[in-house]
Amino acid sequence: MALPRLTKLELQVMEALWSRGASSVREIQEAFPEKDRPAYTTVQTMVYRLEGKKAIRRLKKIGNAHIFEAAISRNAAQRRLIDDLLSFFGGSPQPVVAHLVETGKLTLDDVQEAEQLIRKLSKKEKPR
Amino acid sequence: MALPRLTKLELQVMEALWSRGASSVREIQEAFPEKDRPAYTTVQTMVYRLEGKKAIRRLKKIGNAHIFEAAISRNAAQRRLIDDLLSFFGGSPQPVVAHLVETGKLTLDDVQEAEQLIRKLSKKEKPR
DNA sequence: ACGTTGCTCCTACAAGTGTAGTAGATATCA
DNA sequence: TGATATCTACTACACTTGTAGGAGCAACGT
Repeated sequence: MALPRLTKLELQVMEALWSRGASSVREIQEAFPEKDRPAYTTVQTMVYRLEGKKAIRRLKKIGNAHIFEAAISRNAAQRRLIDDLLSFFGGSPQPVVAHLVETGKLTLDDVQEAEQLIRKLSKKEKPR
Repeated sequence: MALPRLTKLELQVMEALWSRGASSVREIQEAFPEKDRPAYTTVQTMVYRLEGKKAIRRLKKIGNAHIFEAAISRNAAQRRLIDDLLSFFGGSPQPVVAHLVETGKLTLDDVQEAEQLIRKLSKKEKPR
């Protein structure tokens, strides 16, 4: 299982690790918005499960507390998420983009920026 | 619950109804690729659950078989799917598009087509 | 009218997910 | 060093999702 499928809550835990770096369970818990913050042991369970999925690992121990760090990158996890979505559209991204455009979420500026990105990337890869 | 969250299998059942129109459980089941086709009762369970979620409804009865039809549109369901994904990116679509571009899934043509779509839509909406 | 086939409805169950309590080990502070 | 605060490890449990079996009724062909 190279890239495990992560659930919503698991992703929130990962997000805490990605943004604040290696942390204890307590720190991860406190990274949740005060409003609607799961119990300490709930976060702990997520951490254990993520460990089982090899998405995070124990880095060291400070006092009696374990410090965890992400073992998979935010980029990889996000790519997985997107690929899962695309599978619903037969793997084709156009319908997704079309939806974003139709619902006004993607503006002309956004698209033009994407275009620039494509041009830049193709320039970097072709010249060999 | 205006737009229920649909699972992978449920979406496949919906897809059958969207593409073939009102159908019986048997017809839905047979719409699955022969390879890896769930048991009749498995499909039936999904149909019942979708009914519970108000995503489909009984249209009529032919013989002793019920005929079901979709009660929510493919568009609405897909939009829901995309919105759920976006929520992981703070509601912003740019990271998603960037990912699609970076992994080569979105080509220059795709982007330019999206641009055309935006221009066409803005022409339709602005003139008032 | 009867058997065979097909459909409905109900029930079951394992894996995954969200949520959290408890017991016991460990630090820390006075 | 004893009390208090913290952590860990384990356990529990309800709900969701995928998967399907069984009992019984209905329809169709002969």
